[in-house]
Amino acid sequence: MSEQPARAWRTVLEHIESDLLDGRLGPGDRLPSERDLSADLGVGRSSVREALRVLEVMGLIRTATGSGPQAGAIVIATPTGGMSTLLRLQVAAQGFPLDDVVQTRLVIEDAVVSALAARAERDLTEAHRVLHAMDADHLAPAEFLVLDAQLHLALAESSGNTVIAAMMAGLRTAIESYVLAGSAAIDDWDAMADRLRAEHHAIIDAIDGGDAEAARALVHAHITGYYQHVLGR
Amino acid sequence: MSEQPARAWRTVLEHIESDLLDGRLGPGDRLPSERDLSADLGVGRSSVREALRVLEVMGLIRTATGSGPQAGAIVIATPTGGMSTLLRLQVAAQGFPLDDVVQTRLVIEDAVVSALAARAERDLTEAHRVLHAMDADHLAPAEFLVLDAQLHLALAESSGNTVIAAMMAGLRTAIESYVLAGSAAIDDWDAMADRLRAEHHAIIDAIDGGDAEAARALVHAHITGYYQHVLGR
DNA sequence: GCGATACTGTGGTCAGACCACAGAACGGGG
DNA sequence: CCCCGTTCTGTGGTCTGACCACAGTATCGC
Repeated sequence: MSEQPARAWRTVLEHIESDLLDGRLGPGDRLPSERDLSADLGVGRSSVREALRVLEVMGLIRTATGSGPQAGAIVIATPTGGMSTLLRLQVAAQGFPLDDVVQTRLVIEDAVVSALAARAERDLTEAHRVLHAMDADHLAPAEFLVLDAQLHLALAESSGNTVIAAMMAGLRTAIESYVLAGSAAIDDWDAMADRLRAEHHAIIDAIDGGDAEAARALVHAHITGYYQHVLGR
Repeated sequence: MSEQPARAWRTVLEHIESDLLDGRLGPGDRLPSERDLSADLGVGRSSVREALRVLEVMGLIRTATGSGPQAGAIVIATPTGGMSTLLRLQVAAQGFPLDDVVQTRLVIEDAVVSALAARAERDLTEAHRVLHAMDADHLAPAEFLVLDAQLHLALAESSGNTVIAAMMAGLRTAIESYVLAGSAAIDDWDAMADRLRAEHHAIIDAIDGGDAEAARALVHAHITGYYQHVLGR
């Protein structure tokens, strides 16, 4: 059976995963204490902690010190954080070329806006709110880019698909530092900001108007154009 | 500044990430030994290990016991494993609804096949190889589904986008157990297998023929139809 | 009845020990 | 001189025990 040496922390991870799959654990539930898990599974507490650390970084649990119902490790299942960390680290380690990340963002963003435009009902209040906030004058690049990220993320979230939203957030995070660095090299930032504002408005207008193909083309050009400028391709 | 207590393992993680970003570490490089990292950063070895465990599960490093150049923690940056683990765990913890995963797979797969079809040059030898292997008769559902996964993954990989390929692999892994469980409920498996084979051939033919829109529609129907049947929606 | 105190259980961290492992260094026999 | 077996060294993997800070709970004294 090519039996693996079965590293201790992996048995802990698998045990918790099976508890999750079989419904013995779910969002809001509390895991046994590290010491209990250690005793129950016959492994050292340090091995339990390594497994819990993985789950924490992946966004599956949250840990808190102290006592009471809020202390300990609690299942939360917030996917965004884990996805962001994973993509950011992979880009840093050159496992993901920057171009591939941008291309993937194009694919997802195209799908998001065209799906939104084609939908009968949609709630774009958050997107409109951010859109308005970006109209403020004299925003520094860093401030503007934060709002830009919020806008695109708001669109992804209003698609209602949590996986898409998490991936959008992760992809955006992965290239954040590069975008920020690239923005410093832009000569006339105010002109660039104006152009981005106009493109944003056009995209949202197309979505509101229900024109899926126009929205897709606009967002595609928006992202492509911006990264060509910033990443200098 | 709302200074965090700065958990020790996070210090290690950030230190390694900055080494990655600044190019002091890259694929193939070897990390300092756990004991050295512990001493250099002024944290306990267990904290170092928790950080390394995270990096290992995320697919950034590989660890090996023993001595010599191949031992220790080595940067590898293989994104597929981490993405699969993340998505699988999030689905298990109900952070990602199954429907959202399938929808996301639709988005990505649509983009993959239409991009492949629209491309002037493409290498589909691997896809054709798997396609031929699936023509064997009397394949058990489990065997067939393994090949099915390989086929779709081969298409994603031939797109040349590592992020897309990793996400495809991850999405497929996340729903693997559900697909397998659902296949057991299919009455006439041979008929289903024949239908899937025919659809696969049609998709590949459309790609080879350069008909992007047809390929997109075919793969969309292929996946939608199958999951409707298996997941019973 | 109420407020201050002590207790309990939690995660967070560290130090030290031992093991298995694989390469490197060393040594002896040919 | 070369080759092969032995020993050494450094690595990750694991466990144990200890201590801390923390937060809720129980207890005690008034």
